[in-house]
Amino acid sequence: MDDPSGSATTLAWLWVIEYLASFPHIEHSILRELIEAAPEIPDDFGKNTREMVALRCLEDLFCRSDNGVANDVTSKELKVTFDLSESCEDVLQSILQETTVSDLNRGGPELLKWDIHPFIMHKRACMPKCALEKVKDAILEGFHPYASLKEYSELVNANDRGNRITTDYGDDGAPGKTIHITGTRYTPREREVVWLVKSLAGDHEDQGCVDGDHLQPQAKRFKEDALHDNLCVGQISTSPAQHKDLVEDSFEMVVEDSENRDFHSEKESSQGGLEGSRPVENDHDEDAGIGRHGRSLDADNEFQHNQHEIAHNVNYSFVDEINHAAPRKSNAAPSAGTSDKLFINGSKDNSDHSGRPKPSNSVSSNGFHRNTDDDEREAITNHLSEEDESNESDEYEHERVDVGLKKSHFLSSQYMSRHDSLAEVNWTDQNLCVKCGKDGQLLVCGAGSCSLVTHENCLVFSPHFDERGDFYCPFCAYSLAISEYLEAKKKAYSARKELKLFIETRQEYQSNKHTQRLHSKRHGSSSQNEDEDLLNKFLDYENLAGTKRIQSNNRGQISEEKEGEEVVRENSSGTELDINQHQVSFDPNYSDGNQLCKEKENVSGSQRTDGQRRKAVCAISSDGGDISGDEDDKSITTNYFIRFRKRERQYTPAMPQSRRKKVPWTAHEEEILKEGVQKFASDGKHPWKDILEYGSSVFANGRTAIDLKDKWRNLCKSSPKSK
DNA sequence: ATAGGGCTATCT
DNA sequence: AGATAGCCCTAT
Repeated sequence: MDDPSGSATTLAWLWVIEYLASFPHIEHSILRELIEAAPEIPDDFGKNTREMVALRCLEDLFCRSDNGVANDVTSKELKVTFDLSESCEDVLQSILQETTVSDLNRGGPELLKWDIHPFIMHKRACMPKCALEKVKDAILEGFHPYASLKEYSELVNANDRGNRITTDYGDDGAPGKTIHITGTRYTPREREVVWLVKSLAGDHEDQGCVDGDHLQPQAKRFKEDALHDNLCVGQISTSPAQHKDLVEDSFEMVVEDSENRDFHSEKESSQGGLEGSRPVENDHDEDAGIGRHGRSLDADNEFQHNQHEIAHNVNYSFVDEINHAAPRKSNAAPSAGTSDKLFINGSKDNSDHSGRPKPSNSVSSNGFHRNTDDDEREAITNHLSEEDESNESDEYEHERVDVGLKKSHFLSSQYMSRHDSLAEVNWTDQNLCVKCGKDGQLLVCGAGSCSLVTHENCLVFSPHFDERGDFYCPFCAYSLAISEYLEAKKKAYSARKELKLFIETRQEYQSNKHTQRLHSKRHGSSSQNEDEDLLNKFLDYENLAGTKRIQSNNRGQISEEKEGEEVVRENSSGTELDINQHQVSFDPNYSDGNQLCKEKENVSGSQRTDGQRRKAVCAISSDGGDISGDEDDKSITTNYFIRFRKRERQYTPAMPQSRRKKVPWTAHEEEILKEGVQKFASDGKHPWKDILEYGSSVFANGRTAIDLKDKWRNLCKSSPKSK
């Protein structure tokens, strides 16, 4: 698909802003953020939107329940009234010119002189239906080309809820009627709106506008915007011709049939969208009439343009839907027929699946909630070194949006490419494959709100089914995969932070202890350093694990513990790293306890054998007492340990090595060693490698030729005669 | 690969 | 603190 025109993009913003402004309970801050986030909007755009926003400004200024102004109609004779035929923009402008900002913000007495309330009531009652609502109506009506969007906009079951809310707070403005943006009193449809807005507005927290006073700074801000030629009320015009917003009207043409049916009282409105008039005087390029009945084939170009535009501007519904494309396992009661591949017949009398339950909120991981969670976590762990997780997540968030866009583009292009008559084609309703447009045995996407229908054969790859056997269309499957990926990533990230916190906390706890120890011990390894090193090693391990874990093993050694196998890996620089080393090192039964408290702790026998930790060595020691003494071959320990060698500690002191765990020699090993020496040694030379091979069945795993040599040396020390 | 010195954890 | 076993390092 080609790029959406700039006007289409702008139009999307205008629609959203207008739509949200029509809800009294949508907080002003949301609108403001939205307006700020919106692209530059030409002055001749968005007349209806500006009108709606201006009305909201007026309502916020004068209908607030907490300033008492709204209900104060007692001194009407002293007040300035307004001509009901004036636009909200004009009125707002007039008020702003005569009232100080501070007074407005305070809801002060200056406001009392305006008898704006009847005007607001009138405007609210006469405000034309928003463009978005018209889209919705058109879709719901089903006679419009855009009716094919019905499935994807989740409007099927929402037609009695999405209608614009007329103001009902003029008389009491009871706070209880306010639905807070972060509250729980949303209908699913409203949640969509909230999500939409939050997405568009970047989910910023609005400073200073979250509680009871929020309207005042907002009103101030907005008013200032208005005074500075902002898109909202910047362009005041009273000419009837200018009342027709060119772009918006282009849509009005599109949905005029819908309006004619739905708009009863609105038609009497003398300003705003002029729904009742035929939009023939537009001079924009979107202005061709596309009425359901009146559309001619030669208007097809215009139709397609609008179709395209609609597709773009309803994309966010798709995106939302895509974001909800998740298994219904979480909340949906298994309904009959959903437990397996859902095939539908091509017969047109069986198209009721369009109204099948579409569980909403089946996914908790939309951007809105995730961001909140992340923020909280950030607040808790902001002292940790930051990991740039958000970037990648954002990338996939965007990717998810892209999925929605791609899907909508795909659908609209499919529609257009096959649209050869006036008949409204809705593949879902008519059980036609979205790919080939034919009927037959079709797969219906089982994602929450998606009803994409296609042949199995029309899928390039084999269809994707979830564990319940529900089919997932490629769009939803991809979106679902992204969701799962983000969830897993979030989980890993969280766990990592917790681990880091855990380690750092422990470090603090023991730092004092080890400060003492540092002074009493000779120079050299510091346990605190060891802890840091362990942490570093762990983090390095994560890096290794995240990229490439397989490394060359220069020594070809493989150690094996009785409990399981542990493989020694050595990287190209000669550094041996045992992946499992890290895990063990962070086991409190291992290094933690022993290493940090060993000075006065009694190490039990089992600890000695099983729990002997491998110490990270800084190895600057110069105090090397020589070794001499007797042999002690009585050890029967058969536990073997892993290697952790690092030969470049001189260069990277932050990552010192660990020593292997001591593996006492068994009597049997010694015997074999002696045998091997007798067998292979000649003229003072000891082919330890051969001896190792000779006794490989007996020698402990991990034993090296050097170990044999060392052991033999010890044996010779203890009984020189045997040499 | 081997030899030998050195280091360190652990035991006494 | 000394002794010791096992591991490490380096020179050859």
